[in-house]
Amino acid sequence: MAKTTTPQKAAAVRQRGVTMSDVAQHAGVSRTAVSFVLSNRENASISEETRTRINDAVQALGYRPNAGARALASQRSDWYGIVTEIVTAPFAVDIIKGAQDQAWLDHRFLLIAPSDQADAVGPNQGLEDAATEKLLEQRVEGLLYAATYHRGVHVPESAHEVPTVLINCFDADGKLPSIVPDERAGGRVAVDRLLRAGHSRIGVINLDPDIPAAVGRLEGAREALAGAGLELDQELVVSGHATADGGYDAACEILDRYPKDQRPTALFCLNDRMAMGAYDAIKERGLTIPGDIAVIGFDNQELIAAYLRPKLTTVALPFEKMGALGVQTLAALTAGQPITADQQLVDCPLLERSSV
Amino acid sequence: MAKTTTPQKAAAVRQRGVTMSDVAQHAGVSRTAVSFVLSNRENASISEETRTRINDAVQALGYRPNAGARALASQRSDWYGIVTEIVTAPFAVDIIKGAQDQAWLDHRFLLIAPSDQADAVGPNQGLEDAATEKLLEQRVEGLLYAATYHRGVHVPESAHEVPTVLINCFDADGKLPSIVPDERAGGRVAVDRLLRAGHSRIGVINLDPDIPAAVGRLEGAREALAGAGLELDQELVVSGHATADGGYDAACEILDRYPKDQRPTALFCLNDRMAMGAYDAIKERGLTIPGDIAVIGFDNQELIAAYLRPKLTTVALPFEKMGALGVQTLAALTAGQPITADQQLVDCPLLERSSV
DNA sequence: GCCGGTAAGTAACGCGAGTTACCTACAGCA
DNA sequence: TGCTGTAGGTAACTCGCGTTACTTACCGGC
Repeated sequence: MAKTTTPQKAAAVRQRGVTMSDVAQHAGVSRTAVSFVLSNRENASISEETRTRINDAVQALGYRPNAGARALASQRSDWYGIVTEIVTAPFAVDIIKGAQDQAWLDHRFLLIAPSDQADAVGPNQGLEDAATEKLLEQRVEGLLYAATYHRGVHVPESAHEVPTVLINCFDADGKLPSIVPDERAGGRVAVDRLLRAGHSRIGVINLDPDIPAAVGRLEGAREALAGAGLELDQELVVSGHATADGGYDAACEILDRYPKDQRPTALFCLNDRMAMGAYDAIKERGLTIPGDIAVIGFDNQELIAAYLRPKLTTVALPFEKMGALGVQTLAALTAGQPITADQQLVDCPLLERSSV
Repeated sequence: MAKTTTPQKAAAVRQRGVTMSDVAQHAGVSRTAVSFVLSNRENASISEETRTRINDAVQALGYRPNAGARALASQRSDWYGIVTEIVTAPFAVDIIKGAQDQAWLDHRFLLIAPSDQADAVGPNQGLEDAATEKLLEQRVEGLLYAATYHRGVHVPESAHEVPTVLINCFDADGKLPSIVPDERAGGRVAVDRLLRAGHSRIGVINLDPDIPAAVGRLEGAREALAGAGLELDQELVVSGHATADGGYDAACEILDRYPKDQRPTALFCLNDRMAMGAYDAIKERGLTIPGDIAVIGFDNQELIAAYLRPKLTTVALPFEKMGALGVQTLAALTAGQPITADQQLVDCPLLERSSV
């Protein structure tokens, strides 16, 4: 650390731009030799002595490779691009984290480009196109598209020029590979947990019934109940707006509808925000969680789930893992693996806290 | 849109890499002419006719400039780099959004590099150094450092090679310009709001008293009280862990300590998570918000503030604005403005909701 | 004493653009 | 007729680096 601040380096730094030629000159060798040493070429014959001389020169001058020039010469570019609305609506930020960490491990750089529109379907794809175009100008080797919530999307035409993977969304045209949460298994896990706790009369606070998350999770719930010889009582499924208020309203409806002995003893809330509202409805009625009513959520929105009192047991959306998997898939594709449109499902793990 | 999918383009797309030379050939001119037209050179004399011929060729071939080559030749790079722990701990994600939007407006690309350590002070700066180094390899024209919470940091040596601006943190060595929230004004605004609502006995749920946020906000509270001829009663200031549980404990302490008629009628919670806990404490005691006790928070963590019931009135940290301002400041610096170490304070606006 | 082989290294070309210096044709003018 | 100026362009160099083809020196074997 201290050594790197030698006078030579400081001087070099000041002049902005030490090149390989400078290093070569300093070491008294050709630029080619420097290139060979720095790229660790295997079948290059460079004596151990000149090798160290070159490395010393690199240190002394504070040489830093020029990524752009390297990309230009080698026709390859260490870069992946990700276009996403997540930065705008940071619900699924962990996708970016997972992708970036994985990219970092692979010595690749993730260029993050914003796509401002929540609804990518429709003609108004200006920004998304622009972002994709920008990334292609940087000559990214592959593209990722990430959405804040699980849905079908249309990607710009030009995305087909390089390997492309969709994360937390899928290609509405059915041509590109995608990584999505296994909503169905998640729903099963949630209801299984409630069943294991001895509940058999379970209320469900549903999302907009048409979105993939709702369809999958509910289907999973049905399967879990069937596994226990039970059936999903449609009367106990109440849809609401995907907010705390929506959850509150739905919970009130379920809780007030039945006499005490027929009231469900557990609520499966299809997202944590609705669970947050359900908490209020339950507490308002003088009921305790999980004593009188158990609650299980979905999504694992840390800020909510970990801070509610009691802390919310929930099923986590595997954002980080999906991000990492996206990059891995992309790496396989850029390495030459044929592009297929298959969808990888990622498990949604149960997070036990205190509400069941 | 439809027109861009002409057969020519499709063919060109397939072969991956239309260059200026291709365009020149297609238009029957020299590559230089193409370059002149594309860069809109003012004192280049190109007839209107060839100009359109060239533009047509660009369209027909689907030419896309190579950003790397351009950067190499022009010795300038449209890129800024931001190194941040925000991706890891997405509290202040809006900083990235603000910075990215602003960069986009300026036709610049923001390279986001992760810095994994929450505590940048200390010797263990491996990742941060690596991130900075990576960004400099990309030949970014300027660097931004963004922290999740307001504090002093040490940036790597090499950051001094290009213009650098700190966002939501400041240079512990006092050499770099920074953009931070005006905590003091924020504290003043919060307490002013309570005073305006008629409260004079105000409890304060404090953070770790040593961090800049706590110091500033508390100082602001003091000033607001002084403005009303009141003094801050140190007894009413209780510090706690910066979580919902911490807020709960602190609120309990304040609420239970006094007989009903001496109890504070309002709580100023120095962050929203603690306010969330305070809500529970208040409700548990059968008190209403804001009827019996008004609550005001700080930070405006949407997920909490907007979903608590009643919705939390709070003072917002201007993350997005700080991000944008950071990029603007950087633009000024790279344009040649001299680098000074001054700190720009950004206002923290009051967000009225329903808890006061 | 000559040949072949390897170790150690270098010259030179190309990647895709920006940029400078130059060149040509023609018009206008004395 | 000859000179100059300008509009309209082009050849050639450069950026920093990867890569291929080639050179040189030396060693061992027959």
